[in-house]
Amino acid sequence: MSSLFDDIPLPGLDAPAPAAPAEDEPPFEGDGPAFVDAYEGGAYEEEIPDGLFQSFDPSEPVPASYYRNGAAHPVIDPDTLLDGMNPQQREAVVHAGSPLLIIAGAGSGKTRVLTHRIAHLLAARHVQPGEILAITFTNKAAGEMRERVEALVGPRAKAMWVSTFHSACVRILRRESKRLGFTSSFSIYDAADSQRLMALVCRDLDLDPKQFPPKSFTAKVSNLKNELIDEDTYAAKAENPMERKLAEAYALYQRRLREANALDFDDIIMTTVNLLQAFPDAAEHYRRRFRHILVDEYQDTNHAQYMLVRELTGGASGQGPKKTVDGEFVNPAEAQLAEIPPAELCVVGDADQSIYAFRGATIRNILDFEEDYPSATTILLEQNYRSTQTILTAANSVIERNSNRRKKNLWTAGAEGVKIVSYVADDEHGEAQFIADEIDKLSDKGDAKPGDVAVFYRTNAQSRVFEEVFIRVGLPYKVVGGVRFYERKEVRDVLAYLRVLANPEDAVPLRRILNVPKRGIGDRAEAMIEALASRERISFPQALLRVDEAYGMAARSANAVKKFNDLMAKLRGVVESGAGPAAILEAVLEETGYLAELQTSTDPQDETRVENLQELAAVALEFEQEEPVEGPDGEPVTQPGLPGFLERVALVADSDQIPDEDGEGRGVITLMTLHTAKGLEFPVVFLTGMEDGVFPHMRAMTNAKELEEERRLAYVGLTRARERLYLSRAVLRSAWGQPSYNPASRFLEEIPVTLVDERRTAAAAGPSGFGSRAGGSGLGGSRLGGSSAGGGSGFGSSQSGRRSGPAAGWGKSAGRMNDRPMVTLAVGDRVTHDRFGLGTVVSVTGPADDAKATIDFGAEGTKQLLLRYAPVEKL
DNA sequence: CCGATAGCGCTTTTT
DNA sequence: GCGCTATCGG
Repeated sequence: MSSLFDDIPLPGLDAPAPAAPAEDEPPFEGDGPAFVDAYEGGAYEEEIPDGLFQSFDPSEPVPASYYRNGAAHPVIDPDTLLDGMNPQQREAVVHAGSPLLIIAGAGSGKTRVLTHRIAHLLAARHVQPGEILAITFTNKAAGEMRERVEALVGPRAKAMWVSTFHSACVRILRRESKRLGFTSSFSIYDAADSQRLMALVCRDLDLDPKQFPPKSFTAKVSNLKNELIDEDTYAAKAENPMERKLAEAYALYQRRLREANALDFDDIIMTTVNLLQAFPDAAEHYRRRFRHILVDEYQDTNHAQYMLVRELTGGASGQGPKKTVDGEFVNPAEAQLAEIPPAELCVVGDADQSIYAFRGATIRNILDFEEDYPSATTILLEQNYRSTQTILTAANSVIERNSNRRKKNLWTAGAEGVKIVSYVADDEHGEAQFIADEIDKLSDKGDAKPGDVAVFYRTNAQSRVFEEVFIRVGLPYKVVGGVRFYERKEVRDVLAYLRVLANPEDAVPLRRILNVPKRGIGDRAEAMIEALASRERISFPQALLRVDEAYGMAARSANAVKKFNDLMAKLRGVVESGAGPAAILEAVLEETGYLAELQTSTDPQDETRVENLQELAAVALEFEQEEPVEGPDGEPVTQPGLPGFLERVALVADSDQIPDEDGEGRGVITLMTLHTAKGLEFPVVFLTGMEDGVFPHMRAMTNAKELEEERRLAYVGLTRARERLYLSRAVLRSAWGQPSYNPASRFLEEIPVTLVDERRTAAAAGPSGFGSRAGGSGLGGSRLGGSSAGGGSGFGSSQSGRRSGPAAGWGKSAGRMNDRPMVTLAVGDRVTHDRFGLGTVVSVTGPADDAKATIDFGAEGTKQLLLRYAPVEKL
């Protein structure tokens, strides 16, 4: 495929398309799995739709000889599953009898190991597919895994649960909903819904939004749920006023959810754990069923997910149910549980790639696995099948700076590869321009096509410049992430209608659509309904139906509400007539006038809105026409109809996909954040904005833990590159409308200079040699100040750099010639101020001789200081 | 009630 | 520099 590799033979590089599933793996060597005639899975003989086998991932070719007489059930020789694997991978595939931790470095063939392990369980250990539960974090990962397992073992794979944490739990909860006090058609609130509900709750509690911001309450409640702390437990230990208010809000929030027959994302996990703990017979059911549990990306699990895995597995060995001192079971029903041996657990992860601590993921889960499961075996996968040794060495030396880390050394049997290219631009436009030029060059030389290239950045806001420049020079690109399809206003509006139809008691979407499109039901009318609801102790949706009793409501408003009620009744009629999701959606678009409003609008944006709604309608139709898939026990994997559609939509909140390699096409450049990049790989990677304050992000720099997470993010970014890696930064960058000078990212210094080809250094960039950092032995452009050879971008009337000693901070920044020497500060520097005392520099902005610094003086507060005058001294 | 405008604040975000 | 929210005037 990529001509990039013509002179650098690496194993595994003829693997899939650039944006293909992350862990690329060595191709099958030998003839692929052969078949033996010992297939025993007769229980799963089902008819196979025509063409089923044509849709498999081409990266794992399934030779025609795979099937006996073209029959649908491949039977695998266990040994051939191990072909082409290294010793550690083999061990991971065949290991049996105790909990297994696979530490899989980036690009070490993790997915291959997982899928082959599953196939091996079936082929060699007589495990039934229905006994397998494989959990991932994303639908995409689940889909890929299922597909690849199916390619290995055939349709038997359908009986396995291969799903995300959330869909697995929803499936359990639907089945058990009755004993938990809600109906099986419960709604699922996404982050935006939760936020909305919390805002309502805070308003009801008369909380001052300045003092008790609903946003932070939402986040805190989410954290509590991730820690499995329910509202009562929290209320019992709330101490200060803030905590007590939070406890109140949490309780009311939960009450409202329950009234709305809804669960939020975090509830889905927490409630499942509660279920398994509270109902031993439910736990027994799942423990008997799932004898093999595999968890991907274990480093990203939070406490609730950790406990879920533990409950499903049956705990670590020796961790039985509670007993009294006499050895009697506290709960007799639990006696049954004790008889079930724990399931075999296999978790895969890489602590160095844990980048979601901010969402509650705790690296502890993977670090302490061996203590949690004392009989555990650990296997380390260090051989990399993705990148050149140069790239791996760079990644290794960066991640090594993290403390408390299990040592790991990625290596490849492949080539050294070309050097990493570094580039220092004057500003962010220059950076984007360089990247565009470089892609052009690679393209002309035939070294890479746009589809091979990815541009990574720390924050979404950084994508704009690249878009501007790429549009100007005519490079095809696609931005991944940002505002997602299901987060778009029009999509959410229309889905809100569907949700109300599916669950009339769900107040959050109901209030959303009450006046959308505009129909004369304003805040005042809404408040009246709310008052009625609390007066009569009924829910908001019920109050709405009794508008006539709303005291003091203007006749006009009341009429509007009645018309709305009629509208909803009519739509409900459509639902009751047995129409499918697509037809219901169409009725909503028509009857509400939503579509008409968009179509008659002159706003050009509304055109794309209409397209998005058409897209949504297409999704609904597709869902409707899907064949129902049934699990082995006859329960449907997805429920049909409107509730099923809504569940799908709630749990698959990402339809923006990474661009596919479209046949012979040259593909498009992929732009995305570093977080989104996790799990992907590209022949050519540009890591941009390599500046302290940008990456690592300003907010993460003062905290050692967060800084380590940023470093892991850097590690993730570096290891996405197969062949060519570029690191770029801008001396001057405008953020939030304000220009600011940023020093080189500390991560740059952590890469050995010998690996780097410095295409343009700080000395050549910007006004007079900005950017070398203290101790800059790395590639941070450690040349001396020097004249602005590259022609600085012409501000600051560029004096030559008067560097203040070896630790130059953000380079020169002496004020005008005659001014007293101005202190040069870098983010993170410690300073003293004549009046405020000790402080830490949070940020530095503004043009060279007019620079402002934000300094955190602790108890004295955070001050903005004009450095020209400020009586500060660097320590 | 609705549209316009001022003001604030602002990483990352698998579900 | 932008997008969401709160507030005001019509």
